Amino acid sequence: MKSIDKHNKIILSATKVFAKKGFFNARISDIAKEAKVADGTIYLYFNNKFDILISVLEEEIGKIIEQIKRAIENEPDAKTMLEIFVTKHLSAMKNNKHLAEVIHMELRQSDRLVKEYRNNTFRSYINLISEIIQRGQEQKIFRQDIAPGIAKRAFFGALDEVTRVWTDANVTHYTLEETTEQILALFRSGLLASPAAGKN
Amino acid sequence: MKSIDKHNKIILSATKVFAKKGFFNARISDIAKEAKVADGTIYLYFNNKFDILISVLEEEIGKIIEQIKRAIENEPDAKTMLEIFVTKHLSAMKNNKHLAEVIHMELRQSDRLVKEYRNNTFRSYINLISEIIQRGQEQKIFRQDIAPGIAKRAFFGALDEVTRVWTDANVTHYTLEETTEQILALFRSGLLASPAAGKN
Amino acid sequence: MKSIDKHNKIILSATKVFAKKGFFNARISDIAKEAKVADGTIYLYFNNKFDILISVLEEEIGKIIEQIKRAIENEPDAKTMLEIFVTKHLSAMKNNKHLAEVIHMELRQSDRLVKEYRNNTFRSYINLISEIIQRGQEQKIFRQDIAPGIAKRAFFGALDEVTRVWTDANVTHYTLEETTEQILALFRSGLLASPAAGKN
Amino acid sequence: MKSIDKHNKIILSATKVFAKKGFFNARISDIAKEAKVADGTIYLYFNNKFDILISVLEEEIGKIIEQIKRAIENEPDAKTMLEIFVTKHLSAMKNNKHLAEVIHMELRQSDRLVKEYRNNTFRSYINLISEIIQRGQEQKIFRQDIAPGIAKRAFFGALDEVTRVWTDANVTHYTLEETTEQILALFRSGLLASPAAGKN
DNA sequence: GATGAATGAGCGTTCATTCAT
DNA sequence: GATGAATGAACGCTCATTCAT
Repeated sequence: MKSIDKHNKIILSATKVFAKKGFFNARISDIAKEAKVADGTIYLYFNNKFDILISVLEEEIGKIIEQIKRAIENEPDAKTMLEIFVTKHLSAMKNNKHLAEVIHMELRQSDRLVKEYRNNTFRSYINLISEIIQRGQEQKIFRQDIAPGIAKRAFFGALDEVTRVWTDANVTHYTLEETTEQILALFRSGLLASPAAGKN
Repeated sequence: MKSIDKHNKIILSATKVFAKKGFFNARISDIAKEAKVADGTIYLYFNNKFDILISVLEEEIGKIIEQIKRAIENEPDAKTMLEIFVTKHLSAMKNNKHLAEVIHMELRQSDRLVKEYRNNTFRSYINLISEIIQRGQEQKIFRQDIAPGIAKRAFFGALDEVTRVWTDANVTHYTLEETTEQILALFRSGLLASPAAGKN
Repeated sequence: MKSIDKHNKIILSATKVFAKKGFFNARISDIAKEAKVADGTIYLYFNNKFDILISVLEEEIGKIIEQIKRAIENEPDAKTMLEIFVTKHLSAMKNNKHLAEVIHMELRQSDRLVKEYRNNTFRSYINLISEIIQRGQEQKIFRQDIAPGIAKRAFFGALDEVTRVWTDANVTHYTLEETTEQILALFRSGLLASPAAGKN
Repeated sequence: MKSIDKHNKIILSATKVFAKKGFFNARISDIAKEAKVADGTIYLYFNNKFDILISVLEEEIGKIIEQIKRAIENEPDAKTMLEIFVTKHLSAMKNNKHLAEVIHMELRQSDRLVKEYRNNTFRSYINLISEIIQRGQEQKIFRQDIAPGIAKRAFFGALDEVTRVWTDANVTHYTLEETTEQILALFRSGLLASPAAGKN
C-alpha cells in the first residue's frame, strides 16, 4: 500500500527544492534525493513534475487557508478579524519559509495550469480579505469609500512582499511581531498623521 | 556596427515572449521569430538567454525608475511625491503590460542572478518609497511610528499585486484612475473610519 | 508448488496482450492484470519478459505442430497430407487469433533469441511442408522441377499472410472454408488455365 | 537550408539500424551515429522516432512500388505482368536487404499507425497483384475460379517469406534467378504434375 | 507462494549555444 | 554583421525487475 508518509515526505522535499531552485531549475532527481527515494518512486505518488507543484500549493496552502478560515469565522469584529488574518498569515509564512518562497515564485507563473489553480483555490483565500473589509464596512468600522475588490489585492500583495525578505538568506531587521504590528498600523490608519488622516 | 535598433527590437520581443510564456518556457527561437531575426543574431547582442532577461529588467525598468525619479526629485511635498509615484508606477504598468507581467514573474525567481539583480538595481526603486516616507516623517506629514523599511515593501507589494489583474486576459472592473485613487486613499488614511483612524 | 494453472493463465494472458499491443508495447503489468496476478508473480513462473514470449511461441505453436504432425504421419498420400496441413493450420489460426497475431509479429523480430527459436523449433514446422512436397515428388504426384526448399517458404508465407486479415478488426469477405479451398487450388494447380498449365 | 542529402542519409542509416535491431531496440543515438550526425540533428528532419520508421516505409517502398507500377502499366499480357512483378520485387529486395528486413518486421507490427500506413499506401502495392490476376482472368489466361482477393495475399506472403532467408546472415542455397523461376512456376502451374493440374 | 511498492537504468526529445557560410 | 543548420548535454518519465512483508 502506498504510504501517506512517503507522499508527505515527497511534498515536503519538493517544497524545499522548489523553494531553493525554483520549479524549472528543480530536477526530479533533486526531489528524490531530498526525499531519500528513487526517482521512479516519485511517479507512484504524482503524475508528473507539475503535479507535484500543484500538490504542494494545494495541500500546503490549503492547510493554512483552512486554519485561518476557522480562526476567523466566529469572530464578530472585523477589526479583530483583520488582525487575526495578518497574524496567522505572517506567522504561517515565517514558520514555513520554503512554502512561502514557493508561493512567491510559482503563484506568479504564467503557466496555464498555475493560473487555473490560482483562479480557483487561491481566489477564495484572497476573497477572505475582501469579505472582512465588507463586514467592517457594514459594521461602520471601515471606511465606506474603500473598494474591497482593490483593497484585497493591495493587502495580499503587501503581506506577500513583506515576507519575501524572510526567505532570503539575509538577516532581516524586523521581527514577526514588529512586521505584524506595522502592517496592521498601515492598513488601519494609513501613513498620514492625524488629524488629516480622515480627510484624505 | 551592431544596430541599436535591433538590440531594442530584441528586448521588446523578449519582453513580449517572457510575459506570455515566462522565462523558462520561452525559447530563444520564439524571441528571434518575434523580433524577425535569426536565432544566432540574438547572440550578437546578448551573451545568453539569461542576459536577455536581465537586460529587459535593467533597461525597461530602468527607464521607468529614471522617469519617476526625475518627476519626484524637485517635488517638496512628500504627500505629492507619493501621489506621483503611484500615478506614474500604475500608468507605466498599464501602458506596458508585458513588462508588468515580466516583473511579476521574474523578479520572484530564486535564481542567484535574479536575486543579485533584485538586490542591486531594483533595490533603489523600492528605496524611493522609503525615502518618500522618511521625507514625509521629517515633514511631520506622515506618522512617526511607521517603519519605512517595512512600509516600502508593503507599498510596492500592494502596487504590484494590484496590477496583476491587468495582465490577465480577464476584464477588470477598475480603471487606472480608480485604482490609483484607491491605493492612495488606503495608504494615506487606512481602512478605519475616522475619528478612530488617527488613534489606532 | 507452482501451479500449472497459473502458468497457463499467464501464457494465455500474455498471448492476448502481445497480440493486442505487440511485445515491446506490452507491459508486464498488462499481462499481470490480464492474468489477475501480481506483477511479481509473473517472475515466479518466467525468468523475464522475453522468456514469456518464447514460452508462448514454444508451447502454443508446439501444440499445433504436434497436432498437425500426428494428423499427417499416417497419411500415405501427399496430396491429402497437404490438404490436411492447410486445413489444420488455417483452422488453428482462425480458432486462436491471438496466437496467430503473435506469430505474425514476433516471428519476424530480428532479435537474436527470436531468430534462434525460429531456427530451432519453428524450422521443423516449415520443414513439414517440404517433407510433404518431397513425398509427393517421390510419389510422382508433384512436379519434379519444384524446389521443396523454396516452395516450403512460399507455402508458409502464403498461409501466414492469408490469415493476417483475420486478426484485423475488419470484416473479411472469405470464410475459412473458402480460404482453405483457394489456397489449395492455387498451390495445387497454379493460376494458369489449362491446358497451358503443365507447360509453363 | 536543410539538405536533402542529410535526410536521405538518415533514412538509409535508420533502415540499416532498424533492420539490424528492430524498431524498438534501435536507439536514436544508433541511427545518429550511423548517419554521422548528432542526435538532435535527426529531429531537424523527422518529428520523432516513429516518423522515421514511417518515412523509411513510405519513401523506400514508395520508390519500389512506383518502379514496378511503371514497368507493368504498358504490358498487355497478364502472364508477363506477373513475371515482371516477381522479378522486380525479388531483385529489389535482394538489392536492398535492409529494407526487406524492415518490411518483414515492421509491417507486421500491431501499432495503430503502422496499421494505418499498411492500410493506405501498402494496400495499393498488394492490389497490384489482384489487378494483374483479374486482368489475366479477363484475358482467359488465368483460371476463373481463383479469388483474386485471396490470391493476392497468398502471392505477396509467398514472396515476402521467400526473401526472409536473404536477410539472415545464413548462406542461402538459391540464387535470385532460381527463386524467381520457382515462384513463377509454383504460382503459374501449381504443385501437381500434369495432366492432373488443370483438374484440381 | 504471492504481493505490489520500490528501484534505477535507460532513452526520446528539447533547446541554448556555436560556427561555417 | 547575419544566418540557421548542427550540436550534444540535460532531464522527465517509463517499466522490467527485485525483495521485504
